[in-house]
Amino acid sequence: MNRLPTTDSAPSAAPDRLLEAPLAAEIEFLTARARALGSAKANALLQPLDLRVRSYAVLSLACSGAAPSQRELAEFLLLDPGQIVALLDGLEQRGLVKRETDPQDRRSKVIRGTAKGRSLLAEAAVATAQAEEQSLADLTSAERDQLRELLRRVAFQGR
Amino acid sequence: MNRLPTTDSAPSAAPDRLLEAPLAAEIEFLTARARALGSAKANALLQPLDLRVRSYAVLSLACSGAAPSQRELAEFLLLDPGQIVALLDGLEQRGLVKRETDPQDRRSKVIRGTAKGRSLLAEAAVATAQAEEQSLADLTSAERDQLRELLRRVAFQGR
DNA sequence: CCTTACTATTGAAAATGTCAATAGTGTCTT
DNA sequence: AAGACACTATTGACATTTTCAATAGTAAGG
Repeated sequence: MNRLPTTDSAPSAAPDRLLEAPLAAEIEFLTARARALGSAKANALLQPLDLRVRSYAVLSLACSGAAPSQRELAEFLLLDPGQIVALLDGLEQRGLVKRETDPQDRRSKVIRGTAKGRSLLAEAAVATAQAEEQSLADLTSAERDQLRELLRRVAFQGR
Repeated sequence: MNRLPTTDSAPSAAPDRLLEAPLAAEIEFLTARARALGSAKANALLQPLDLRVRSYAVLSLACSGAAPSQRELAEFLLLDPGQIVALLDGLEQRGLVKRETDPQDRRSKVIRGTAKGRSLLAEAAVATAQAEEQSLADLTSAERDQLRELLRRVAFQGR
């Protein structure tokens, strides 16, 4: 397993060389990479439940008691309203959420999780917690809180 | 602008209600949202240069002096090798990078930025710095360093 | 009533992500 | 040296995600 270069000084340790590149110091890039790793892991753990991070997020909000409208879901998740329609079509067909026309504003529909939806969400929450645990394995509890707070201020700038 | 409810207690302040939902405390979700906002902003500022965050990242690594192979690019950016091919096809056609067969391993190709590529990268770096500045406007310099370091440890777990 | 704005919905197009197969090259074993 | 096996870039197919424009129904204001 000897990897020491015999002749010159250049380290051949392959991939870590790029960690010195300026890109590796850009928060935008690090965020994208962290997210790619995280959602890949979460998707893998959610697969047995036939959910993805997307549908999990919608289900979670639907079951939160906040009873959001579709427009609110779109805004909060930064998704196109049309994507919300598609996601809800899937969840509603499986009996996990229901759409109710808002009596206050008949244009709007209020989304609520069903009992079945809440039941599945409980399982899904375990899966995502596991995924988060794996993704953040190197961070202490205090560091996770720090990270959460910093990200919250970036993700919800102005609120 | 009076929004006070006349009859009951429920606050109608529309979108912030969802901030109380459990999902809003999940680091995975916050990361995804921060990244969506950030790359949207970056893409907008890169558009005049005919770049996107994707091609910018490749160009940046190509011009870093690290002379990465395509496999290394794929691994570092968490992209499929095929996506790297497509990105490089575009950049190479514009004369921004060049592929050189690695004499040490003729399977592999080493990617380097051209003078033109470095010149465009200089402009692009300004754009992305602006985007980052806007995205992180609420954070102090010390907080940005904290965030960068925490994200680095999540994004490069084990290194 | 009429204009204007908003909500959910649909459909199309672009970008991104995932996967399998292949030709050329390196490496290791025998 | 030959053959088996692994790795690199490339291609093509396909699913998912993203972005955008158009529409029907509803609300709100003059």
